Amino acid sequence: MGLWGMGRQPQTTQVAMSPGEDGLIGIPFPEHSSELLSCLNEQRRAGLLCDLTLTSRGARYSTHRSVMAAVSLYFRNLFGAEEGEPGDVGSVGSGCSVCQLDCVAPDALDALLEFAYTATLTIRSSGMRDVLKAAQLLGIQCVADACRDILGETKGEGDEEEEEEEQERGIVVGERTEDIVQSSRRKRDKQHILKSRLSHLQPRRDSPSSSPTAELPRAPTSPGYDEYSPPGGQNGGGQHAGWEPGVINGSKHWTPGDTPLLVQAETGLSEEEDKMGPPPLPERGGVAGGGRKRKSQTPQQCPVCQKIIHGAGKLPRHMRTHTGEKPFQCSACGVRFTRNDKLKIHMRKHTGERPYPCPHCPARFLHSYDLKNHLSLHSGARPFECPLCHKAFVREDHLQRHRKGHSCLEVRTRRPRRGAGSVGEAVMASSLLDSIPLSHASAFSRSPPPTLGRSPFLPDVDGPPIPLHAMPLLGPRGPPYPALLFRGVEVPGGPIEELGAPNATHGPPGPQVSWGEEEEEDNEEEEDEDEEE
DNA sequence: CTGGGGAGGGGGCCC
DNA sequence: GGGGCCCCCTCCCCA
Repeated sequence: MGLWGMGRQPQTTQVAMSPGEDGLIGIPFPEHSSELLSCLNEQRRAGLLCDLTLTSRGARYSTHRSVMAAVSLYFRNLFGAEEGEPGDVGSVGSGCSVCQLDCVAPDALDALLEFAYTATLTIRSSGMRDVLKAAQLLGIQCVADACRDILGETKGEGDEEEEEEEQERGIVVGERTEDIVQSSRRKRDKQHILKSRLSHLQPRRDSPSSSPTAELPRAPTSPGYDEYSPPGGQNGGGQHAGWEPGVINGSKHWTPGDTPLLVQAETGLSEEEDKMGPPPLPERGGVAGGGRKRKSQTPQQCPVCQKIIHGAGKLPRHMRTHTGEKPFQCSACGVRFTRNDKLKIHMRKHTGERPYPCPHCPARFLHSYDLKNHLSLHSGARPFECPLCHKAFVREDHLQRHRKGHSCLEVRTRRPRRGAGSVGEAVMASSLLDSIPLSHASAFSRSPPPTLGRSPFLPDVDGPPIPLHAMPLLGPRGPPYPALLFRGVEVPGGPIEELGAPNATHGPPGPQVSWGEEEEEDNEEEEDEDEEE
């Protein structure tokens, strides 16, 4: 949704126009998200629409709850719990709340606020540790990670996977940032990624009620702070704070000494890191073996869901799944799509084009996959068999639905045929894995399935008073939350210390697929032996 | 409960 | 490297 009064000139070259003459067109505004952040920062500095005041040892900072909730797990959980109980405290959306954060150094808090609104962390190396501590307390993991990188600190036990993640995620620090400067194109992408992350992390809510506050008290900043601020002031002239070349160039001469550092927020992979290590294993086991040949394209990691996206140019496409941006609109019915090829397929509905005819009957299909499924009907092949009740299905997803639907409990009376060379044998390998009963799955200690596919944030079902459901979804880290004194918004359900419960430290799924296949194979082998006996 | 269509999303290939 | 095109998988919905 672009704001006409806010966005710049739309990228008319990327306008997706459908064949229709008078149809609606979707005009993307790539700069919208960055300008939105810039505008928010201007509002913060002017004290406009600020509905949250942070205090630290006498210093006061006006800010926006939605922005803080977008960048900080602490505030997200805090406000999430708060809004989950309407009628709780009258502060909800009704005025300016005050959060006292005396355990966070004022300089660090100021730096984190700047980061929240500019995507750039400007700190002195001497204050690095304070910022690290503050970022940990407030659950701003990317900042904490970057600080750890700079400080050369290693994490605690069992964090190896996290460090690997960091390497893949490519937090750009120090000289490595110059790689970004060299490529304005990549920079735009990274900018888009970060803004997308913000727009993703921030639930779609109505704007907070207007609550003008007094002039924003300038935080006590370290000497040299302004010197390294973007020229012309933050966001001056509608520029994109934190990503302008001037900002980057201002940090060219970084040294480990007591000079301010500019730490770019989470970005994509740097080119150097692109070369680090082999690309991650495919999610499904069937591909690596004998399916399509995997081209060694540069994998990129989504800064939002941490998913590895294979293929050059695929990350922007993936990011639209988080931002909800649908630039491609059907001229006939107005339905919007995130991808041009999906719109193209959709248009077949209106044109009547069904490019996949069945050679055996008059049936024609919109998708090649539908034809493939349809051909199974003619052949009579039902390659997808329930391992428990042995009911066979034409389609794999129907088998999955069968397994999920009524939790097939029928006794296994017949062993599935092995090596029958049925249609989709290779697919069966993966479907067998998916068909492992829950009891087996638990016995195998399979990692929990990725839950970031469609809804990044799980609904608050039956959790503790302060929702921690989103924590494992936001990465394997669960920052400890101290007893931060918060006035104006009362956290229902008890003290905030409960936030510190590290209830989730899920690692990446790992080689679960091959594991499961081996288990299944082993079971089959055992059964073979039993049968022979 | 099942078959089928549509849509969303990821990956490979190619330009 | 970005983007188009295609294939594939998965999920949702409907009859």
